[in-house]
Amino acid sequence: MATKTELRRQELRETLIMIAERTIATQGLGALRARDLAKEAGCAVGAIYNVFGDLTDLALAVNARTFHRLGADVAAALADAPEDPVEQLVIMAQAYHHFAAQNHLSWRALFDVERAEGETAPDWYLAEMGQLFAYISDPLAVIFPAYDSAERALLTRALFSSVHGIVLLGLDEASAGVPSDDIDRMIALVLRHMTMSS
Amino acid sequence: MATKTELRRQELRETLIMIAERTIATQGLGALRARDLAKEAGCAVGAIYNVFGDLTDLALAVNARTFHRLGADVAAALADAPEDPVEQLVIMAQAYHHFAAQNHLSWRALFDVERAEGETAPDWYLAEMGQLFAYISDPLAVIFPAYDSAERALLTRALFSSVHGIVLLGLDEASAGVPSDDIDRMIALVLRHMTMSS
DNA sequence: ACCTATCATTGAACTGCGTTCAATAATTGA
DNA sequence: TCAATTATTGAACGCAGTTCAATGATAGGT
Repeated sequence: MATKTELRRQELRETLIMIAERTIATQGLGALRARDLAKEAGCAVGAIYNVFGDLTDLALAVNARTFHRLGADVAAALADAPEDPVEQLVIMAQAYHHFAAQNHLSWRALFDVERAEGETAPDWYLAEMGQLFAYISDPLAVIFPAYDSAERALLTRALFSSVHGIVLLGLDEASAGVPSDDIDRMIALVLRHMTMSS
Repeated sequence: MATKTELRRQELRETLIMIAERTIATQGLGALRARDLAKEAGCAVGAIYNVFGDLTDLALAVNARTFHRLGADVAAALADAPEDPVEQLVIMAQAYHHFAAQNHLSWRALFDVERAEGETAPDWYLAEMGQLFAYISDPLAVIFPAYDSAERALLTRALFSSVHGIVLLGLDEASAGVPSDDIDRMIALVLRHMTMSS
C-alpha cells in the first residue's frame, strides 16, 4: 500500500526541493511561485500540497540544506585552521562571510522565511545553530579558561551576533555596498579585540 | 490652481501616514493593506495612489519617521551620558536596543521593506544612518586619537553592525528569546572590549 | 454669477498570488 | 479481473496590489 505512491512522492519532493533551491539561489525567495514550480517539475499545482504543507515548508526544506552547507563550509575552514584559537575564530567568521557573499540570495532566505504567528523555529534550525555555537564556544574555552559555561555562552552569542551583523549590513547593497576586504577586516578587528585576555 | 487640491492631498497624505504608522506598530508591516487603509482613512483605494506611488512608498514614509524617532532617542541618551566616551558608546547602544525592543514591529519594518531590484536606499535613510554613525565616531575619536578617518570609519561601522546584530538576533523570538538584560550585557561586553586602547 | 475646459477622484475590474477540493485517474487486495 | 480505496489533478476561490474609464470637482474667462 505504500510503495508506488510513496516512491513517487519521495521523487517529487526531491525534484521540488532542487528546483526551489535553484530558484532561490538565482532569483531569491520572492521568486518562489507555486505555478512556476509545478510547470518546471511537470506536475499539477495541487501536487505540491500533497508533498509539502505549503510553500513555506518547501522554503524551509531548502533552508535546511543551505544551513547544512553553511555549517559544512565553516567546519571545513576550521579543519584547515592553525592551532591558535583566536585565528580559528577569525577563519570561521570569514568562512561565514564568504559563504554569505557567494550564496547571497540563499543565505538571505535563511532569515527571510516568515514564520506563522508565535511559531518557534524548526528543530533542525536550532540544531544547526547549536553546532555553529559549539564551533565558536570551543576556542573560547581555550582563550578564557576561567569563564564558566554561562559566561562563555553569552560571549559565544555576542560574537556570533556581531559577525552576523557585520556581514548582514556589509552585504546589504542598498547601503552602497562595503568592499569584501573591509568586511573581513571588520570581522578580524572585532574578534581580535574581543579575545584579548587582559 | 494649486490650493484646494494640493491641501486635500497634503491632509490625506498625513492621515495615511498616521494610520499606516499605527498599523505597522501594532500589527507589523505585513498587515498594511490598501483596502483597510482606504476604509480607515475614509477615501477610495485609488486615492492612495494619488498621494503615494505605491504602498512601499507609504511604508518608507513611515520608516522615515521611525528612523527619526530612533535617532532622537539615541541623541537624548547621549545628552544624558557621562563624559567618558566608552560609557557614551554603551549608553547609545543600549538606547538603540531599548528603542528596538519597545518599537519592535516598527523597528523591524525599517529593514523589511523590500526595495525594487537595484534600487538604492532613499536619501533620508542614508542621512539618518550617517547621523548615527557620527554619534559613534565622535567618542571613538577621543578614545583612539591616533586613528585616521578611514580607520575610524571602519571601526564605527563594525561597532554599529555588531550592536545591530546582537539586538537583531536577541529580539528574534524564534530563537527562544534572549532576556533583555543579557542583550544589554552583550552590548557592554563587546563595546568595552572593542574600546580597550592596548 | 455662470459656464465649460481641465483636472482630480472614484471604485469596479484586472492581474497574479497561494491554496483548496470535487472530479478524475490510479492503485491494490481479493 | 474487478470494485473499493486512495492519490492526483487543475479549475475555481479568496485576497492581495494596482489601474483606468467614468464620474465629479475646480477654476479662469466672460
